[in-house]
Parts: sequence; C-alpha cells; structure tokens
Amino acid sequence: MNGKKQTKSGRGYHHGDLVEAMVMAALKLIAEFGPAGFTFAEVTRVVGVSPAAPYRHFRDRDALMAFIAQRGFERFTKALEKAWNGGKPDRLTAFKAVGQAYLAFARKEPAYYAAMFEARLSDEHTRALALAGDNAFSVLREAAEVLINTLPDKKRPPAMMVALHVWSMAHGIASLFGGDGQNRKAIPMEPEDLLEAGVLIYLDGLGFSQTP
Amino acid sequence: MNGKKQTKSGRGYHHGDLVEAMVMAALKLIAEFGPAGFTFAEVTRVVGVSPAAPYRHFRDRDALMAFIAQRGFERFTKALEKAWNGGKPDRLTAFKAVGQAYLAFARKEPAYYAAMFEARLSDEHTRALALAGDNAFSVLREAAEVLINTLPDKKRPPAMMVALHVWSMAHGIASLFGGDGQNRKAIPMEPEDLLEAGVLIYLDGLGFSQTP
DNA sequence: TGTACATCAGTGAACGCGCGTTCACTGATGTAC
DNA sequence: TGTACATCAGTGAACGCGCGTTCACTGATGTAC
Repeated sequence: MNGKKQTKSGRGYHHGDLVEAMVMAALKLIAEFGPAGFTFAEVTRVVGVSPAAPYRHFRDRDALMAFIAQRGFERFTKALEKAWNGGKPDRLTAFKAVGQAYLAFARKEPAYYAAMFEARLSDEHTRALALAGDNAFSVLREAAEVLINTLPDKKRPPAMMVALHVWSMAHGIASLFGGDGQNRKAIPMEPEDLLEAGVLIYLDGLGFSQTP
Repeated sequence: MNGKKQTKSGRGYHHGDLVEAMVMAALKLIAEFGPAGFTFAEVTRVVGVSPAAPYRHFRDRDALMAFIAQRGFERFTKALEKAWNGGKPDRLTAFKAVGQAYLAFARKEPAYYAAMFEARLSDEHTRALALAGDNAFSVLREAAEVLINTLPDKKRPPAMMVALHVWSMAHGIASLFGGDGQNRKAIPMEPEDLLEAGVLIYLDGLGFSQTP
C-alpha cells in the first residue's frame, strides 16, 4: 500500500510506521488494564523505541488516546452502516442487525470501545470526539426512522427516542456482560441473544408484530 | 451515635473518625476524576493527615476502593428495595419505581456508582464484590418475577431475562446520559423520562396494557 | 548519475514530580489495681 | 481517686520507582541541481 516507509524491512534507525505500532500497543494495554491503565512509557517499551520518540507524532498521552477513540468511532460507524445495509433485505431484519453489530464491535474491539466510552479526556478532546460519536449514533437514528415509518401515523413514536432506547440497552449489555471478563457478570445466555430478545420485545411494544 | 471518638471535638492527635473522612474524600475525588483518578496520597492531603495514617485502616489503595464499592452496593440495594416497597401500591407502579430508583442512585451518587461499576479491582476484591452486586440485582429480579406473574402462563417470559433487560437499559442510560456531565451526551429529555418510556414500551411488548 | 544539503524521525541521558509504602517514633486513650 | 502501663492511632522523614517531558544530538531519507 504505502510503499514509502516499509520498503526496506522497516527495522532501521527509522521505525517505519511508529504511529500504527503505537496504536496497536496502546490497544493491547487498554484491553488489559483499561483506558486509565496504559502509560506512554509502557507503549514505547512495547514498541521498542526510545521514550522520546512518540513526541514526534503525538503532543502527549491524551492526544494518542483521543486519536484511538476517534478511529474507534469511525470504525464503529462503518460497522453499523454495513449492518444496516440500506435497510436490506427488510427494515426489521436490518435494524436487528445493527443491534448485533453494536455488540459485535464491543466484543471484538473492547479496547476501542473502552477508549470511546470510558476514556476521561480533556474538554477540548471530548468536544472533538462528540462529532464522531454523533455520526455513529446517526446511523442508528436513521435506521430507527426508516423502521418506524412502517407504523401508522398515530402510533409512531419519535425516532430519536427509539434510537436512544436501543442504544442504551446495547450499551448497557455491552458494559455489563460484554468485553472479555474483567468486570463481566456471568449470565445464563449470550449477550447477543439477550439484546436480540430485548429489542424484539421492545419493538413488539411499539406495535410491530413478532412475525414480520 | 458512637460517642467514643467524637466527644472531644475530634481534632486532637487522633482524628476521631478517619475511615469516614477518607471515604468522603475519596468519593469527592472519584466523582471529579473517575475511579482511576483518585490517589491515596491525595486523600490524606484532603483529610489533613499524614500519608502513613491510612495504613492503620486499609491495607492499600485497592482496599479502600473495594470498601467504597461494597458500601455503594449495600446502599444501592436498600434504595431499590425501598422503591419496590413490597410491590405496593401495585406491582406495575412499584416496578417502575425500581427503575427510577436505579437512575436516581446513579445521579445522586455518581462516585459510588463509578466505584461499583467502573473500578478495576483485583480478582480477589472482584469476587467479594460479586455477592454485593448479586444482592442488588436480586431485588430487581424478584420484582420482575412478581410483576410477570400477572401474565398468563403461556405468555410469561423468564423473570431473569426481564430483569436483565431492564437492568441493562437503566445502566446504559445511566452511563451514557446520567452522571454529572463528564462524558454525558446531551439529549432532548431527562434520563428518568427516557427510562420510564423505554420500560413502558418494553412491558407493553410483554403483554401489559399501557393503562393498568 | 553523483553530490550537497535540508528535513525528517529517531536516540539516550537527564530532570522534576508525585506516588505508594516503610519505619521508628509519640501523643492520646482505655484499663487494672 | 490516683497511678502505671498497654494499646491504639496518629506523625514525619525517608525510600525507591515509574512516569511525562525536555534537550541537544544523529542516522536515514528525499530532493535540487
């Protein structure tokens, strides 16, 4: 792909792609010790680079954290969009797929997820990230809008509210029972199944028949 | 109450009630900087005591953290029980009150809530806390059981599942939109109203009529 | 094609800082007689 | 009621450690001519 830096085995005085290597190392540390438990110093050690090297690429620790959260939101948004797939094969199936994609992301990318939702960043970084977060939420919101348009006018709830309900349940399940076992409570079913059942019951309450 | 230590103005060489003072200081720091952002040293400074003093009462930083989480779960359990109130005045009203109590606790006691759900403790401490967490969950689970017993046999879902769904939605809302503004996203309604609406729709989906 | 030079991306040593924890100690409190 | 003593809950100085960050530096790479 980017043949510039990696042509010569990438192991000289110049690292080759230090940014990527640092992100990978940071993700590993975040997954293991949480967002607050990764240190700039440890990252340089894992990557095998001097402690001063990162400052060529990131202003400070928080900048790396924000960078990771930003990229996490972008990937998250893409994953939700892919699951929605323009509402195909049908709106209800696609909507449920968005919920599943939410949980799948939290399960497969716990470090990104933690960086996105548990990192404590400065107000400045938080503001910049809010946009990326809104983009991800928009996917769910628009999916909800399309879905509830099949309901008769009188029974149609605000799309925003529906999206918030599903987002909240998905996030709650991901936080409590997802991840890789740190704080996870044991429950007698898969998180994915729990969410699917919850969304189905909820949609039933909105007026969707259980068998579409 | 405990007239032993606090009789003589409590400001001598002996502190009087260092444990309580430390818990209060820690809660303040947790509320402001998150569970990972409070240091043992800072606590002693706030309380106005030497940095070695805490070791008379807590083995280390984690022990204080676990102590706080433990007490948090106990208070949380009591708050949920009080809201349930044995199912009075009627099951549905009481059940909704439990949900409201959940959010109220997260809002009024963000530091306890963070210590309970966001602290990264050792396996040993985590195991000890699991019991306290189960007690809290049991209140919701038993409330769900009583509630769904009014449904006809054929339409009755597992109480465990219902409790998990409501717990997840409440926790999701608390995490995303509750608290005191750190990571909180802005939404066009109160968290309490969002949860109430969500629970009502969900219960509708289970077969409860909207007007009991 | 070869050379001179600018720029980029790393080095490694050093710093100041705050943290957790320990140690021998000491003032205050409780109790036996 | 008074005294001797044990115990409790604090002090304050000190330590080793790892962190974030800086600095002048240097090797590698890209480019103009």
